[in-house]
Amino acid sequence: MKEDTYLPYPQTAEISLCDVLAALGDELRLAIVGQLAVEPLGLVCGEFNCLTSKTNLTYHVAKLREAGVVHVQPEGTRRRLFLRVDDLQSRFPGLLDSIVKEAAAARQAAVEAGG
Amino acid sequence: MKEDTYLPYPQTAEISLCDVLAALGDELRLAIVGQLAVEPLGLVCGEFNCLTSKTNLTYHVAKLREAGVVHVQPEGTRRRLFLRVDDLQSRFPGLLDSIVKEAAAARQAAVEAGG
DNA sequence: CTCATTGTCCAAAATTTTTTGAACTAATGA
DNA sequence: TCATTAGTTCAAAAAATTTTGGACAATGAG
Repeated sequence: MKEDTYLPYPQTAEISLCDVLAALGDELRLAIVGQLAVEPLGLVCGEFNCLTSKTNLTYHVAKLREAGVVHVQPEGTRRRLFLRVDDLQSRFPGLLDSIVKEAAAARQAAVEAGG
Repeated sequence: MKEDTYLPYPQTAEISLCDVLAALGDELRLAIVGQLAVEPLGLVCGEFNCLTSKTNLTYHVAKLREAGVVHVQPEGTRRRLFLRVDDLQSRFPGLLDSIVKEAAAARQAAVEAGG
């Protein structure tokens, strides 16, 4: 596992709205973003509550990273993900907020329904 | 062409964030929404500046309608589309605003670049 | 060093989405 | 009535996305 010169992600100005929307238009990835939003210290791949294989998670994380939604920081053998909150807010003001708010509401509703 | 009992679309409360994001995560559909946003009287399919076949447009319009992004009103042999601005604003406050703002900025930039 | 843990990479398989074309319906206008 | 316009439907083809599995690399613990 190389420690750098990889995990490319777009600079703030290059983030494409369409790519971001496409990246978030998937249940698994939207759930990841929902979890990340309440974790200012980021999360490591293994910490996501998602029922999928490591291989597949790698794939979805790459989608989020390539779209500019998350930043991935190698940490030993792990990968810590951070939501690019400030970058997204400056690029598309209000967008992430509204999405995260709804994601939180949805999770709350799920808990109340006894999930 | 039947005049009613078709063109089903989700009620406001049923609109899924993920479906909306997936619907907008496509260049053609995002462009349609961008155009609709500045047309309070809606637009008829033929009025979109999109280089695609009628058949394909039917397909993409259905995606937007099924996701709850647009309302489609039969008007004789035409179909007039309206952005569901209020429904989306009440369901996901701020979301559409931020998207439309960016879509407008992108079109402006395209014009200035001499498109 | 050796093992277990984390996650990557690659290629194939499975699935979904998008595009196409031909045939068709409904409304409109001459 | 007949032709034109606007859009739909269906099925097939094409393309893109997602999922899987096997082999692998790097780190950290013992």
